[in-house]
Amino acid sequence: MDKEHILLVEDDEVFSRVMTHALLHRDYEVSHAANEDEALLLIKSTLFDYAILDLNLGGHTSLGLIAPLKQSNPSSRILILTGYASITTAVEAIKLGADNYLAKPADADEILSALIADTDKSNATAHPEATHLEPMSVRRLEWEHIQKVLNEYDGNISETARQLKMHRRTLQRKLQKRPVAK
Amino acid sequence: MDKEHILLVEDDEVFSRVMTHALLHRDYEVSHAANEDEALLLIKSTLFDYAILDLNLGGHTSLGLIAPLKQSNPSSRILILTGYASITTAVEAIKLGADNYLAKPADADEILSALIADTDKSNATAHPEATHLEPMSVRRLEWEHIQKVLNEYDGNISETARQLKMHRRTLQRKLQKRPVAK
DNA sequence: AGCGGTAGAGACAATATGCCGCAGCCCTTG
DNA sequence: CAAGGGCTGCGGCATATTGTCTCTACCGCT
Repeated sequence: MDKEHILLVEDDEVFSRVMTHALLHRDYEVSHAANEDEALLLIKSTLFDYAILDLNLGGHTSLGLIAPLKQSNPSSRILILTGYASITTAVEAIKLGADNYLAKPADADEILSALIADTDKSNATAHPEATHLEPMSVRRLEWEHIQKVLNEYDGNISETARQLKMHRRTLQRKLQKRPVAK
Repeated sequence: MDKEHILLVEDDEVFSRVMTHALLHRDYEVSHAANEDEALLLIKSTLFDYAILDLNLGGHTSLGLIAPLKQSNPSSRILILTGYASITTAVEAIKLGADNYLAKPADADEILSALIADTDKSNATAHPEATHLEPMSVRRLEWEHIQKVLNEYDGNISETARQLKMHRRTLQRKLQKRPVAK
């Protein structure tokens, strides 16, 4: 049978490259778009089984892509991914038809399982346990997130600490420690 | 015309009393239930226009009430209210058919407007609102992640602690605290 | 009844964090 | 040039959070 086709809409260079490789490696076919217009073109020409949308693309959100995707293929599954997660946007995304919503940082396995998993617990029958992966530890998650934000602010520790709402001294101390193994 | 009828499902004595009064004062008819069974009885005998459900009722969640409510009156609007808000539970609630999701503390006006608010999708497209661009604090991220994993393991605290590689006692203590505002 | 898993909570030591202050460095600006 | 103003690294100390261990209790199963 054909490979399943995933649409990845993400404006972060590094992340989209890594993610694309991870998906290809898992034997999916991947199309990538860096903005809404590119995405719309792809949606017109191709039928996608899945879509991974970064919520904020430069100026606006990717929520406008949900309708076209569902229209093109009503059985496609859509995952909204964002580094700026909030309950409000999550609620909005789901109402608009997204199938799941995930906060970054998340690794490829998490993303994939959020995309594919049947999150509807009401019919929680015998689940094929094959997809049971272990979640990131809180330490690891914290480390990843700190690195990401730090990078976003060009290594400025003071600014990063403010954004993270933690004390600069605390961030400084955390950074002196080693990255967490797992 | 008749007063609109609201079902309030809430196990906190004080809060439900205050809320009931606030709603009555705004000229709604209010029925109150402190647990799932009471609520189901009321749903069988009455048609509700609105429902305000506290997510955590003692041991269980109130999500099981969504289906009966919608069945009884498909055009009713359902608001999920919780003191332990997280993206995971919000996504789940909306998928199950809730119309909105709100974190406590919230005053009567907030609750009411979340309940009756017109979630018109047309304004979602033009919606600039992308100004909410600050990364999550590490605390908030941690809370969200914990909720997600906990949900994945059906609320099993011991197992979640193991997966998260944190001490069960620590997780236990974290869960007793309130989620971080932002 | 006994076993194994889970949950809640007390107690106390080991760590981590918040919050001070200080000094050194680069900028920009008057 | 001197005076801010922001950033960094770090010492010290009070307070908060964890890790650990221990007990009790509540299932569900055999």
